[in-house]
Amino acid sequence: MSIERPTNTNAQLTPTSYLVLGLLAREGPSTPYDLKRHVAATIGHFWSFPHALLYKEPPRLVELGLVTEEREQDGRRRRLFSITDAGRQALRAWLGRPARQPTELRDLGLLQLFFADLEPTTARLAIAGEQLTLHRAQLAGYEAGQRFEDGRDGPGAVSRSIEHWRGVTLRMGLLYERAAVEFWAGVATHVGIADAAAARVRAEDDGTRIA
Amino acid sequence: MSIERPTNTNAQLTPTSYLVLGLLAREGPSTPYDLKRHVAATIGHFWSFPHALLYKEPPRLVELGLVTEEREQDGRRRRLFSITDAGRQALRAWLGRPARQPTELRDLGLLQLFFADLEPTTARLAIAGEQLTLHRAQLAGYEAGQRFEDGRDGPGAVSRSIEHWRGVTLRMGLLYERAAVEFWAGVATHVGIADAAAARVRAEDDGTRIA
DNA sequence: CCAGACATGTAACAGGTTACATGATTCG
DNA sequence: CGAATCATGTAACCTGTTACATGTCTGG
Repeated sequence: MSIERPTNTNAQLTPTSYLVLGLLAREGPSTPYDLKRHVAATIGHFWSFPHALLYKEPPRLVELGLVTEEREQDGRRRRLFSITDAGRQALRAWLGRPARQPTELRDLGLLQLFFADLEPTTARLAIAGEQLTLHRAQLAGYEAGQRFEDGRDGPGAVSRSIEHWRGVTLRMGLLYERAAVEFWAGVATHVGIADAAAARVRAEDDGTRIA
Repeated sequence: MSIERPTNTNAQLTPTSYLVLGLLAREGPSTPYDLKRHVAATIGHFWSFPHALLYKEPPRLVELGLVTEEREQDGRRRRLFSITDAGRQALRAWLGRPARQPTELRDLGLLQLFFADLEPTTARLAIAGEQLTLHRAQLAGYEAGQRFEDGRDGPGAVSRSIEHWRGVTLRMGLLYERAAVEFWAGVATHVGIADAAAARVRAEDDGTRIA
């Protein structure tokens, strides 16, 4: 309608935006630090959102009118953000459009493995070993969380919705880490086998050729 | 030693850098399009590298002295990039330092699920259904690839190293997609069950309360 | 020979990352 | 009471994304 385009209305909402909107919608007015804590307890386990982001995103949303800011008056002067009706609307609209993008699985270990066949066996074993250790530790963490969840009764100090998050996090985390452990264990043994086979060949050939 | 710092020597190498270095190391001199093709066939399945990146990264590496550029003389004037010794060295150094960062698993569907409990059951079912469809399709793709790999003899048109990539891609892809399908199937049935239970409660209570 | 797909590239913008900095609490 | 950790924030830089643009081949 109007000739002058409203300054920021055309900006796209990123996953980060929806994360913040969603948290504000369910946890109520929050400081960036609150957001950080909630993220760390749940989705932060497999999708990292550095804290600086969670301090920067809310002001962006304020400009779009999806969030309001309020500053404490006393010493701390912390910023407290709340979702607006427009924000709720944007969130619901997004939830009504199931995402189609495939999962991004960004794994440096995998990238290293891709190129590791240029390297000596020891390097490949080191990579696989490191990844195995990492993923086993993660898996153990999720399993501990699982046991903790199982062995307890009523809701604790956290809100019901956060419990839901935790449940989702645990299940997905468990399944993924199991897959990862299986994968890397396979890699390790394959490399090991190849190594043993190569050693055998070297021994048999007695230096005739380099396998 | 010298007082003036060499312009770019301090720049960090990103995963993208190592991807390019690795590809140039094993596939030899390549055009950005070659890189794009290789990526699409392998790691691109779960870590997207938009083609613009693969056109932009090599020149960056040229400035660092890790890569050299050569332009075709005839009509096309394509840019052909090759890795230098310094580049190879950087790559090997990186491969010698197994990565410790945990996997980033960025999944919009998961993010939506996290907030979907604010929404009516239908919305949650829609999300779970969409994700199930998506992941089943991916899984089918990997399984087809697997069958293809199994049922054939010698090396085809692609290089041996690319076959190695394909193998890694297939195995990790299969394992991850299986986990994802299991996860989303679970979500769908849980939501379905909750839905059925809620319906039952509503029927029994006969409108006394809204469950 | 036209249309569509494949191939090749560039530029602007903005979101995300890294680094810096410092005020409050808690614990020993 | 000092040290370590928690909490809070800002700013610059730069990568990655998005959008635009056009050239070249292939098949019908």
